[in-house]
Amino acid sequence: MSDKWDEGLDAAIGAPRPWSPGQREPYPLTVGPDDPFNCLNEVDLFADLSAEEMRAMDMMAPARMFRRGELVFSQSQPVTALFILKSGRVRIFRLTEDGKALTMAILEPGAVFGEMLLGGQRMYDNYAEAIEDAAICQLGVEDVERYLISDPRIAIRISRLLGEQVARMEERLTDLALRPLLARTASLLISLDAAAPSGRFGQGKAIRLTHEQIAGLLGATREATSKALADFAVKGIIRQGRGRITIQNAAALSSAAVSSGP
Amino acid sequence: MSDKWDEGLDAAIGAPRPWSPGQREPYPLTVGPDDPFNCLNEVDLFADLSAEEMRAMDMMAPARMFRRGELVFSQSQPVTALFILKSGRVRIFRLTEDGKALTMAILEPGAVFGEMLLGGQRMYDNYAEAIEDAAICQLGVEDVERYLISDPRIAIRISRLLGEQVARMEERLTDLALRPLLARTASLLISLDAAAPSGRFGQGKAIRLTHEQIAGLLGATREATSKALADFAVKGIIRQGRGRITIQNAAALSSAAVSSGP
DNA sequence: CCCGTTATGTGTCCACGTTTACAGAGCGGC
DNA sequence: GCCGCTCTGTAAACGTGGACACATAACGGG
Repeated sequence: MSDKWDEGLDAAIGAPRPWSPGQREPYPLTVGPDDPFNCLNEVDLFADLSAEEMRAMDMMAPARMFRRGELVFSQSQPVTALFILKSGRVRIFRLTEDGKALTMAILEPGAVFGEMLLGGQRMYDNYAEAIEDAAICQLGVEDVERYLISDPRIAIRISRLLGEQVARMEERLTDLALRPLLARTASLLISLDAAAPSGRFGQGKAIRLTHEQIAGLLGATREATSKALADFAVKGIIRQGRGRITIQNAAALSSAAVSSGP
Repeated sequence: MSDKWDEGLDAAIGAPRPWSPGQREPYPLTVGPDDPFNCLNEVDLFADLSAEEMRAMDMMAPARMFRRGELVFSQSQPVTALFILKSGRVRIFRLTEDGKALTMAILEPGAVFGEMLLGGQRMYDNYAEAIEDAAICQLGVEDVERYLISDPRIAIRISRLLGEQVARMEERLTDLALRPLLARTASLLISLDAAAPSGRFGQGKAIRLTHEQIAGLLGATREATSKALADFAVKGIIRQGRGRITIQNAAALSSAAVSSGP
């Protein structure tokens, strides 16, 4: 089993992981005190299900804790399941042969990921890493086939989700191809801000990502990203703190997202 | 209705269209002599349907001819339908404000495109242009909702198609972000070759695209693409003719697709 | 409070690819 | 067979962003 994928993995989780911040020291793992039977409540994929049905599905989805930095899946642990992120955040990314990485998405609680392709397809070359301690429910692929795909209500929602994902990726692709880093950074900040969970007390909304993580999403280096962000910061458009960014002037950001500069 | 989108459109179809080869002189349009009731035969989306059902669907999908260079849809002619490409080829692309374009896909006969998002979503910012004279069937969005989404057999196929598309786009995204042009070109040629229709008499398989069209797919300039292709040509890996490329040494191409060069 | 670890700020070089500007080559129409 | 248009080849100057190399600053645990 020590095949080519393991090489990639070894490189990926080796000491000087170039694609990710290093791991912290391990500390005891505890499954949270939360009710194990509420994985699906916040997941809009299952919004059409009755309370009864949801309980039944929940039964099949055991939760597991992942430590910060831990891989949820990879090539050596192939994805034969669908995951539901209960708490914490997960980063989906891909690697090239030479160890460089691009982040596909950073998932917030309630997200569903893994074997999205439904019916035979694989999520090739994708890795998932917990960037915070995370609780994740896991649904076996057989259950998925039996209960999700066959259910038209859920099938429709899956189509919709995938369709939205395609649209988002098309957007990202053109941005990456044709827009300068500054504009891309501005756009990304806007959508990250929209996706960010609002602060507990009304006004505390912030993007909780490091420059390195943002760079991973942009397909750029950490240095270039830092420079772009510093640029916005000195203009008062954003405000930076270690690992958190708050937007001060959304209008200026939007205009920075389009202006390519003559 | 002469809003901002029309500006983009005007720029897009103006005389010096930077994103596309110019149009040829118009010539008389004739709907082909083909049977109007065979749009769906080759479309695997409908593979599960009985002959009876397929005939019924066909009734709802009138065919139309598009001339080379003609736009199948755009912002000023919003997509409220699903299209089925019967003959000819279509290029799906996006524009940025400043008129630069990226090609999302070049579709061969049998492809389905348009309102893929099913249920409210729009195919934002996407344009479709016939790059050859094309016959295209068109299904109204109401029919799509009524007959396609509600049919579980088709819904599943849609999910699968979308899933595959997501996987392809993820691949493309990482390639664009992290791989040099030469490697990307090699990869693209390989997949184009796989997708290309084999010649009528066994051995005539060729990629029938101009450098400009390939550049559009790569997210690169025509010049840089030409250079990369010339590079492969002098090494005997490919063979070029005006608007057609044939692969001579597939193995060498594959290795060029991975070698990033130390 | 101190110290290791992790995140951020610069700064320099240079390669890849864009931009711009032309020149030749194949094909099609007249 | 000639002419025009579309494709392709080439080459210079430029610039964004990548690679590398440190310096500094904020955490956070002991």
